[in-house]
Amino acid sequence: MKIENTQVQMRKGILEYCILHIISRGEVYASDMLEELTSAKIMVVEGTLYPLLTRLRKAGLVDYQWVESTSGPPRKYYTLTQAGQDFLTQLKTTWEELVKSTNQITTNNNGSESLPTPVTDPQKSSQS
Amino acid sequence: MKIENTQVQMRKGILEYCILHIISRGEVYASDMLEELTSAKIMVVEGTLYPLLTRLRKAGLVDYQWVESTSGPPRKYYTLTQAGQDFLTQLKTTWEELVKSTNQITTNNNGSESLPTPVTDPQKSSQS
DNA sequence: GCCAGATACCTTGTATAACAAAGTACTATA
DNA sequence: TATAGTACTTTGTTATACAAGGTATCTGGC
Repeated sequence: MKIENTQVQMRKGILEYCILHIISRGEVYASDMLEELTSAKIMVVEGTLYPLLTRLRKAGLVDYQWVESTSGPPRKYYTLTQAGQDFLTQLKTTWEELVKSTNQITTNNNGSESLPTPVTDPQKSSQS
Repeated sequence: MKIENTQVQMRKGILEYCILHIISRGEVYASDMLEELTSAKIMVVEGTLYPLLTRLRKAGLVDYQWVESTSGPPRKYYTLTQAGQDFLTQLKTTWEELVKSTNQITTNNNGSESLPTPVTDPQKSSQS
């Protein structure tokens, strides 16, 4: 079990949340998003981002318009739909609760209270 | 696109982290873990937990011993191996950085600084 | 006009993991 | 010896990240 797999898993759900948030702040195209995510140390590559944007659009959460560029091919500038804004609001709640739940688990260092842990079961001389 | 999918994605990587943490605090068996995760409002079901525990064991991160119960069939009590402790330490760092990165993205509300957003490209009268 | 390089977007195949649902095995009790 | 409860297991489905390779557009040098 490579730790990278788990790290990827951790990133997974967060990615969608972050991307919707970035789009919510103003029109951006894919390279803008990649740049912002990279500068926040969230690793993403094109092969992940483009299919994700396609999924979001098919789901009606984002929309885009082609805009010509002065330095290359045209770009897809994305915006959030109303459904996308609602979705983002829900995701915000989900994320915050998840952080809270995780903190609850990982800062709980007792465990002697409700955990019986009868390691060797001394009550019965368990011989066959 | 159902929001449940995204919520599941968010849970994914965190689950492994939480379970390793629970095991690190003392010997527990599957139902103990389910109970603790549920009380922290992290939804998990048997069909997720058992395969995950099997994966962790195959990877050498956890170990278990059968312990007889006075009220039913024997139970597998899990412990963390040294590799598991090291892994948990790394996951802690990964998780904390991810929370930080996500906060950086989702609390950044300007966007007018480094985002050009030339929505309609006024520089060229782009007529064919 | 033509070609090389850069930019931007897209597609295919593979691997991983959560989950639902159904199944197996062991124990106690009536 | 049934029945119910507890604990662990397995199979099939679906979703998604990612690597790698592909297509299309634009600019600038010749």
